[in-house]
Order: sequence, then structure tokens, then C-alpha cells
Amino acid sequence: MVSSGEPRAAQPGGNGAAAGVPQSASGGSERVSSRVRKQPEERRAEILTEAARIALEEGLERITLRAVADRLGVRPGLISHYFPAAEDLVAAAFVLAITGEREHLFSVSGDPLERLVVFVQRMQFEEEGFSRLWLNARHLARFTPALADAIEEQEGLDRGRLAEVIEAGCADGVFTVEDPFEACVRIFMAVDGFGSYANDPAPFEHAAYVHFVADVCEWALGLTPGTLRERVAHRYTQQADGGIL
Amino acid sequence: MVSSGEPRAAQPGGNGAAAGVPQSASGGSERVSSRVRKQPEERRAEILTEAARIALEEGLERITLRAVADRLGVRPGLISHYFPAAEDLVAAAFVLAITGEREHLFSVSGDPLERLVVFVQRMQFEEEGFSRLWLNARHLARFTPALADAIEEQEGLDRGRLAEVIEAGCADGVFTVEDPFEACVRIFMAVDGFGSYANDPAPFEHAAYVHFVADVCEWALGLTPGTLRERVAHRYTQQADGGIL
DNA sequence: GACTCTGTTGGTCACCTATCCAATAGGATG
DNA sequence: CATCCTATTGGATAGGTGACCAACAGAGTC
Repeated sequence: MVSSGEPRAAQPGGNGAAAGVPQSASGGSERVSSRVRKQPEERRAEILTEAARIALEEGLERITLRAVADRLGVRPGLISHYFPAAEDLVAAAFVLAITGEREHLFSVSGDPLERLVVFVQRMQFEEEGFSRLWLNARHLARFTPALADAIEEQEGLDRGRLAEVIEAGCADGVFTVEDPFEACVRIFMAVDGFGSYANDPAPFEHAAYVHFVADVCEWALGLTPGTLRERVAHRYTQQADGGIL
Repeated sequence: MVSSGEPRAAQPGGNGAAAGVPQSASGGSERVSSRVRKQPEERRAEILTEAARIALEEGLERITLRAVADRLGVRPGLISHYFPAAEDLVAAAFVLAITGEREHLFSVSGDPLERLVVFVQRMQFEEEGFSRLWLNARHLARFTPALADAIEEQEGLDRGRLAEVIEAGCADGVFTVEDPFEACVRIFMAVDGFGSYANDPAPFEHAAYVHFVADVCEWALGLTPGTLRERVAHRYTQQADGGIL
């Protein structure tokens, strides 16, 4: 498993809880929480949310029974009680995280062009964590069929959402597109190309890189070169200045 | 804890040789391979080549001391003798594999456009394994600084090679480009976007996907839409029919 | 032939996983 | 109140990883 960075940290505060010693009746003052029994759905949701958080913060391969259990203050066995196969937890956590991203990415208001601007702008400047997650999942899909399926499904949902925007724009005559789906495919490939560099230590600063998604959108949607790039940059500075949500 | 280490898989033909018993003088006829002593450079190269092979076939995380040693018919300790940190072996194997890819990808003969056609065509149809490897490395770079550096270096070399082609094409007036480097960045981002789907179980068949790299090249290099796509397809069928190298 | 250098081995260690299972205890129900 | 269901735990098991080290043996050197 490629030693992978992370020099076996071992949470200091973690469950030092006797490694094997069966907790003699002596005053185990560390025994902070006695067992808490929750409703299955609640516990399940809790586990899933925590796993999704780990996926975003540390990567999908860091979703281990132990890691989730530690964060939740329960025993690893409990996690496997809800997710008998760890692999399924990983896939489910990915889906949850990506679903959340999608809600953030697609604005519900505004005309098609404005919604596209929001999409591109958020994609470029606010979703680094998700780019890393996509990269993570795309690679892991090589070994995890469940994840591969989940990816395909989420891609479909994303394309569907973007297709709506594009079709609306075509109806308005803002976009000049032969095949909306073709544009959709191209735009997401640009997004993925952009995301490929998410783990670069020193961010690549070249304008062609930074504005790649916007540029491809212009190309794919028949917009006048520069318009989208400018609107995205404008919205970005405006947001930075005004502190608008 | 952790009862004992090493569940001694014991290669069937391998060293059944008593576990711990210091090889009593009896004739061990199973002793298939006596130890072979090779020149350091040779052994090192052998290890590296095998690691690169594993990287391509099974993924970078499958490069483990044991995996490499097993394939080479030596003991794991020997691998760590040459690569004290397994992480460095992984990075070096990646570099070796990618260097090989580059030599294959860039044709040395032909005019700039022809060389671009070869690049795109090989990229699309012959390099799936390398797309997976890039994806693999890009993700792992998140945890392995050595790999992140190696990636950056290899990207630079690739861009350099492509930039030569583009500049030559500009000089010939075949390409219409403001900034060759910009085009270069865009083309590789398209390549990476294309490669993002390398692990998809069912290959995506849409034309916009299949020809994405060619289409982006046309866009980035100011070529007439369709020309490159057609030439790539032509070269592909020609090659398939004639069985040309 | 004897000696030295070092490539190579065999084995161990410490650590990390997931999975399985018996026993325990929380909380609702009768 | 007693009873039952099951969420939860504790621990054992089996497997995999990289790192380390003393001892062995091949090959060149004197």
C-alpha cells in the first residue's frame, strides 16, 4: 500500500484504551464515554457523514474502520456492523460528498450564462478539495468496482445538471451549440483536466491553465473569446471585495 | 499484540527450507536458484525495470518490496538494499515508465503536423496504460512528495517536447498560435482530461469524448475544425489495415 | 591460495488492516 | 417490573506492509 506519507501519527488523544488488557475494574478515568445506543438510521448517517469528511480531508483510502470509529468515539466493530464491507462505505461516502458538491456548484437562480459563470467560478476557485476527491476516486476505481459504478452515476448526474443550463442557454440564443451534450462532455473533460493538477505542490500559475475551463466553455458553447473568462474573473473579485456569499 | 509476523506464504517450489532451522547439510534438491551475484548497476536497473512494469500493469501502490522481489526471484531485503526507502523506488519506477512513454509518443520524423497527428493518435489509441499510470501518480502525489516532484519534472519534459513541435509548426505557418506555450498547456490539459476516464469500466463512446484531444488541438493551434480529427482517424485506420508499425 | 568487499539472504519486528464472533448492555415493549 | 431485541463492544484471527540486521557467499585482489 505504498507507505503513503503520514508517519503513522497515532492520535495522541486516541483510545489509548488498554491494548488488550480487559479494563480491570480499577478506576479507568479515561473511560470518557460509556456506550451510547443510537437509532440505526441516525448512527448510519453519522458514520457516513464522518466518512465523507475523511474522504475530503485525507483521501478515500484513509476511510478505515478505525479512522471513522476514532473520530466518532466508538469501536471499529460498530462501523463494520453498519458496513460489512469497508469498500461499500468508501463508495457511499464518495457519493455523499459529491452530492454535496453538486448542490454547491449549480446555482438555482439567474439566467443560463450567469449560472455557467457561477459554475466555472466556483469550480476554479472553491473546489480544490473536490478536485482532489475526484482524482482520488477515479484512480481508486481501478481497484474498486463499486466506486467505478458510483463515479459513472455521479458523472451522469453532473452532466444532466449542466445540460439543463446549456439547453436553456441555447433556447435563449446565448449559446451557439450544435449538440448540447457534446458541449457538456467537453466542458466536463476540461474540468477533469483542470482537476488533474489538484495535487501539485506549487500551483501552476499560467493563465492558460487557470482559465482553461472558462476558455473551453467559450469554445464549446460558441461564445466570444474572452467574455466568459472576464465575467468569471469579475464575479470572483466582486465576491472577494464585497464578501458576498 | 499482533501475534507473529510473516505468515510465511512459502513459494511452493521456493525455499521450503526449514523455517529457522539453519539448513542442515542434507541435500536440498528444491534449491532451484542458488544466489546469483550481479553487478550493482545491472541489479539496480533490473529492479527498476521490474518496478516500472508493476506500475504499469498493477499500479504504483503494488510496488512493494515483496512484489518486486518475487518477480525477480530474490529476497525482499535485496530490494531495500538498493532502495532503502520504498517511496523512492516508486518515484523512480514512475519516471522510468513515463520516459519510455515519451519516446514512443513523439515521432522523430515528419513535418510538425504529421508529428502532432502521431502524438494524438498514439495518445488516444495506444496509451491507456499510461493514462492510468498518470492518474495513479497524480493521486498518489498527494501523499508522496517525491512523486509530486517527479511528476512536475516529467510534465516539464513532455511540454518541452510538444513545444518543439508547435514552434516548428508555427515557423512553417501550419499552426496559428499567439503563445506556443499556451497551446502546449491546453493540449496537455486536454490529454489529462481524456486520461481521467482511463479507469472507466465501460469506455465512453461519444465522439466528443473520443476526439477531445484532437478537437482541442485544432482549437488551440488555430487549425480548421475537423482536419486533425480526420487525419488522426485516417492514420489510425491506415495503420490498422496495413499493419504498419 | 588467502583475504577482503559487498551483494544477498533469512528471519524478525512493529505496525497497520479488515473480518468474524461471543458477550454485554441500552432501551423499548409487554 | 421483567423481558426481549439488537446496537455495541472487546478481543481474536489472518493478512499485508516497510524497515532492519546478522550472517553467508560470490567475485575480484593481493
